[in-house]
Amino acid sequence: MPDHHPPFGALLSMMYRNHHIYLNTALKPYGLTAGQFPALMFLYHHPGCMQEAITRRFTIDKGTVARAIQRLEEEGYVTKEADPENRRAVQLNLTEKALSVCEEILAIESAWEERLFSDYDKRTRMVISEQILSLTEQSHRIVADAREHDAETEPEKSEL
Amino acid sequence: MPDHHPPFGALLSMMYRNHHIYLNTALKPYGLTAGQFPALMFLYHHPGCMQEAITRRFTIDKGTVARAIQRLEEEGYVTKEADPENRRAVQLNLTEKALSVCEEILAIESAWEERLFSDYDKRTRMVISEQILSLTEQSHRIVADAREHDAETEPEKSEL
DNA sequence: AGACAACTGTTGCATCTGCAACTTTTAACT
DNA sequence: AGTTAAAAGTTGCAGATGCAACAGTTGTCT
Repeated sequence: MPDHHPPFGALLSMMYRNHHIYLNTALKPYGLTAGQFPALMFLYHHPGCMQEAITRRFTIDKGTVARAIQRLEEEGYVTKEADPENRRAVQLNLTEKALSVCEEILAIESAWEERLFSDYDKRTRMVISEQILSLTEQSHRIVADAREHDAETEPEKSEL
Repeated sequence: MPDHHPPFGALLSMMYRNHHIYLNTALKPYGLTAGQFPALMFLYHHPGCMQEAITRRFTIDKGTVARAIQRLEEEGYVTKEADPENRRAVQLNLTEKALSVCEEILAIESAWEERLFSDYDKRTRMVISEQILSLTEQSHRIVADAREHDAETEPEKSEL
């Protein structure tokens, strides 16, 4: 059996998909999906923020965020209110319905981490988390560089 | 600033998405996408295999694999041939076109890993990879358990 | 042989995601 | 002020993914 591990990127995508599946099944009773989860969690800790904050925090495309918020609003978990200071922006807030279940939903994510790291002691857990954080930041840089490089390579506004 | 790191699951999804973006931009010149990448790599190392092998290896849904292979076939990277031994199965093989670019494409993924881990020495790299592998396996178990639990909870074939 | 289960793929449907184009509003600069 | 650039969101489009239902093939068991 020659071919060892899958490469890092493959492991990453497997774990990501597993997490996704886990969240979807655990959130189904709430009428929520994995895509709405990060926004919900962020709003719990940052009430009144705008969508752009979520975009920035999770480096998710703003279009994706817009639609996640739409769904959350439709489901009655979030309210959108025009920001009087900045009429481009929207102030997002959780509804009572959301607040009443947020703790349970946080527990879902905690349970995931708890079980994922159950083989490791607290110290190792910290080390791994730090490394993953640092790798994630590095992955941001790689993408940013690639975009810059792209911009350099084809600066022509041609193709009309 | 109270809120520390994003949770592990969030980091995971960020890194996953960054990898995805990286692959998509790097593969665009070949007319390939990130979704086709794992299948292509697997076929390079396992010519003649069937789709189920890819499904098993990456724990990807078989429908997803079917469509990735379809696209690869349409683009002329893969041939499908009925397996005479097992008429349910298909033997997948790379075309000349695929073989002529596979090394370059492998290099794309290597470059990603190289840059991602550029801050770490070889030993640390190994340790991290091992840990990620082990966490990935654990994530499989969690999902498997959740599914079993689901099956227990609602065994009734009701709802007609 | 005949019935039933398991295996291999395919397809419809829904969601997640990114990209690009567009609108509206605000900021900046001459 | 007037033009231009940037910010915040929305939407169309395409691809990735999972799930469930389905079809055809093979295996098993009586």
